[in-house]
Amino acid sequence: MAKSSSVAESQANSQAERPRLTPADWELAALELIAEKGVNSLAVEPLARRLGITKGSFYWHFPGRDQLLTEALERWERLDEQRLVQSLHSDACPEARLAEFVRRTSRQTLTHRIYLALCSCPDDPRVQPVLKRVTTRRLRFLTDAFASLGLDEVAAAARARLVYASYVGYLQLQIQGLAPDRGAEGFESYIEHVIDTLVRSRQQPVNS
Amino acid sequence: MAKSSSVAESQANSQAERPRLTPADWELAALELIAEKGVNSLAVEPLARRLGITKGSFYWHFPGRDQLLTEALERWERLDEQRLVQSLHSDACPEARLAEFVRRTSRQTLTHRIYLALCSCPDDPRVQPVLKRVTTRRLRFLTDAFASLGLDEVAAAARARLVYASYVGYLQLQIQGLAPDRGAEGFESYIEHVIDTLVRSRQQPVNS
DNA sequence: CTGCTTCCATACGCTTGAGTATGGGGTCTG
DNA sequence: CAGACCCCATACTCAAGCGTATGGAAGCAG
Repeated sequence: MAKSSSVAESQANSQAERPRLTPADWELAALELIAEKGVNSLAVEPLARRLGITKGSFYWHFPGRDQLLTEALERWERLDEQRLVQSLHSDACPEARLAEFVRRTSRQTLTHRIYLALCSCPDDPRVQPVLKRVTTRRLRFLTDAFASLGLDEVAAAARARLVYASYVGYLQLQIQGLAPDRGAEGFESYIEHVIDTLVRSRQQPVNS
Repeated sequence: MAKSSSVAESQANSQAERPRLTPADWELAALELIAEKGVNSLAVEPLARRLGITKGSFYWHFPGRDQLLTEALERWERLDEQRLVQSLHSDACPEARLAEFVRRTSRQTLTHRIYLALCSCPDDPRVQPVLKRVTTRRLRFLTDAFASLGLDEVAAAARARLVYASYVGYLQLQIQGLAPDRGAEGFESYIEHVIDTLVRSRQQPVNS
């Protein structure tokens, strides 16, 4: 019974063995719950049940639900920014970076579902600034990439907005089951169609 | 005090003069509330307060909250289908129909906000079938239009999905305040950019 | 005027979740 | 080993919303 395993650090337990949780555990579990049920469904007691614990633990780590939401969103924003920076340094060619951005749509499922959940309540005072910062950062990344391809500033901004809007809308269609998932039949051809239409055809005749 | 105005029909009162409500009044008010606060915020008591009445009235007209949501969504679906049929017969030229579809993005604000609210909870068993029917209907409309422009079936379906995804994503960006509203500076140029990119450039070279 | 139907008000019980208070079992330190 | 500290359980209060039960006012029929 007496597990005398000397556990010096208390940060390595995920959520299965020891019911000793850190604030990071609560934040990550909160993000998972947000991805599944939405921001409005982030409640303390259901989250505690999910972790196999009671809310007495929660109110020791956090002053309240608002603080949990705030710090979980900050954590998610940092992760998203790191991924974006990695994308910036991944491929030298801007066209390859854009194509990779499009292809990434169906990967990083958790991040995408969290982003959609945040889009669902843009009026929340804790969600709105994070959402705006993340979206602005991603739009700037796309705008810079298109500008590197030779488009002027206005056209690059418009094309970036168009690509990003198609990305967000594709996530919605995917959740509704009306767009093919990654690995499904027809997914690759659609991705190629998007890249052909939005990335490769960078100089279309505007004048009729 | 005694308003002896002989009101024979009880269907014409909106929600201001007489506190005598019909099921249609409840459904329309529910749709407005959904557009503002989302589906999850559709509660009986707040809606009754909004109408200046108590929930004793509601439970006379409806058996419960679920029935109100179901009938309100059916009503919205009928409205959306009527608008789509009107679009089908508006312009003879498919290209003009597509351009008009894109331009319509910033009009019909209530319908758009309701659609976004439904997208926010696609797991709800009462929302999911309505959402899927409406999206499928709109996608078929777009696919047929692109097929009329000469694209083969696969390309038309992919282009329709791309246009529709960009439409949904644009709504999201608009709510976040990161896309210009109708009438704002930069809106028209963006719309023209979208039409040029997605509608007019209908034959791009697929083979590299 | 009487009685019936329609529509709404009021009052109640039930459930869920927020936040607080307090105790108790481990774990580390002296 | 004794005390302090960290982490969690339990037991409350409070508020909001669902659904129900019942009464009451207004309108219409006879």
